[in-house]
Amino acid sequence: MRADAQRNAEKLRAAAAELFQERGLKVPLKEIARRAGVSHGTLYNLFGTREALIDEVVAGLAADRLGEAAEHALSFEEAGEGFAYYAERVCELQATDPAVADVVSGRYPAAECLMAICGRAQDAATRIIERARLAGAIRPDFTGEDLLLFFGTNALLARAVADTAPDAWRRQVAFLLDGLSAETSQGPLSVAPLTPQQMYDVMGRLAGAP
Amino acid sequence: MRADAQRNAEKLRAAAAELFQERGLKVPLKEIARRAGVSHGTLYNLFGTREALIDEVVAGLAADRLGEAAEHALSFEEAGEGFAYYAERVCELQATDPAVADVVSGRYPAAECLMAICGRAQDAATRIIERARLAGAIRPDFTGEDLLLFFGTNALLARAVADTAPDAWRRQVAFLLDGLSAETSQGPLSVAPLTPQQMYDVMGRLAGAP
DNA sequence: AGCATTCTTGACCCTGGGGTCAACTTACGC
DNA sequence: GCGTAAGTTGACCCCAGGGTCAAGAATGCT
Repeated sequence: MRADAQRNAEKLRAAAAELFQERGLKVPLKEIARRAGVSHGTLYNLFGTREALIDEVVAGLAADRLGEAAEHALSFEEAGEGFAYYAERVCELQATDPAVADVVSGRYPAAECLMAICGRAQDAATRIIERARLAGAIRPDFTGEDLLLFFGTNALLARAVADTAPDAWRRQVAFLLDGLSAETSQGPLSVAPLTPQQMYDVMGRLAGAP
Repeated sequence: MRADAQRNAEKLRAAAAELFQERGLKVPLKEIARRAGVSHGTLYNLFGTREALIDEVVAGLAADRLGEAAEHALSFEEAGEGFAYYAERVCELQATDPAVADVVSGRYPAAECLMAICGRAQDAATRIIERARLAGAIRPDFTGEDLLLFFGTNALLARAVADTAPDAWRRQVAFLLDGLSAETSQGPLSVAPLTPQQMYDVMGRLAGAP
């Protein structure tokens, strides 16, 4: 790769990181190129697709943020507190960084690193929930799928309130967390959790896929 | 108004009602005209704006559905049951009828009838919540704004799952309702509910306004 | 039945996003 | 320092949706 191409790729990565974090993973690619001071043809030439760019720019960031949250959650003595920390922290990440919000609640099958990270995050979440369940801290029928769906709606809510009342999402989180304490269940749930394939479909549509 | 124009307006209203209920209030106007068997120019000529068409076609329907739900909710002996019925019923309406979903969680300032209906629905919801609160059936810090925000996210969730697992939203509703029972509150909420102006902003953005 | 008025039509414009490629420019090895 | 391979550019294409309007068609009054 020639030196100028290298430089342009770097400029594009920087611009993409900025814009993804400001406005989410759906910003127009032409706008990224504009901010990088480069023709959009160059962007297509160097990265080919949006997902390739996302994979290079966002994967590391997401891995850090989500990994840290999970690790910290598992370090709590009280499993219930760890779970509450994790749920609220992920929601907070979604609220403060649209890129993370889209990673958590989106669908990027061609972004390999990102997919790996999502898998790991999903596993961590399951462990955190399981631990809280075993400790009797949350109702036993709450699953990882339920949490992921909640994150999906939280991403949209957090973005909707961002300019108006940036903490408004916290109330919804509080209602969920307070309500999950084990004793509240009033009869069995009438619906089963979704299968992985269903989750994949649904998260795509939540994020606005065709 | 000439007889043919009258007929066309009727065909357009019928087509709009169908498409709004199938796909929500954002269907392309050209598609409505196509289904009505009429040029899209005619639609613009007869109705002018999307909101005018919505106001004529959807307002009555929404009033019926929401009014009935509220009325029935208030007829329960147990205020808490009435509240639970209302919340779940509105979510169900949203899940089964995208038009209602968009009415509840959207923003149509130029649609006068619709605005009036939304106001009345809002009032009814407040009464239902207040009644449940006075009966000690739900945590006292839950407000009408919280319920409306929940409806807003439910609209998106219900639409996302519609083709895959059409009842998946019920789990989230169950977590909320089970969790609102008065005893669960673990300390005061850290955030105040939104003001009407803020709600207006936020609902617009949730529904995907500019 | 004739004709003014009212309606309808569809071609047209605009916006904004994704994506391609021939022609130009630049870097770098020799 | 020069030729060639590598890289860049921006005009161009696509699509979908909103919206307008001159020309032509239909209605209904007299």
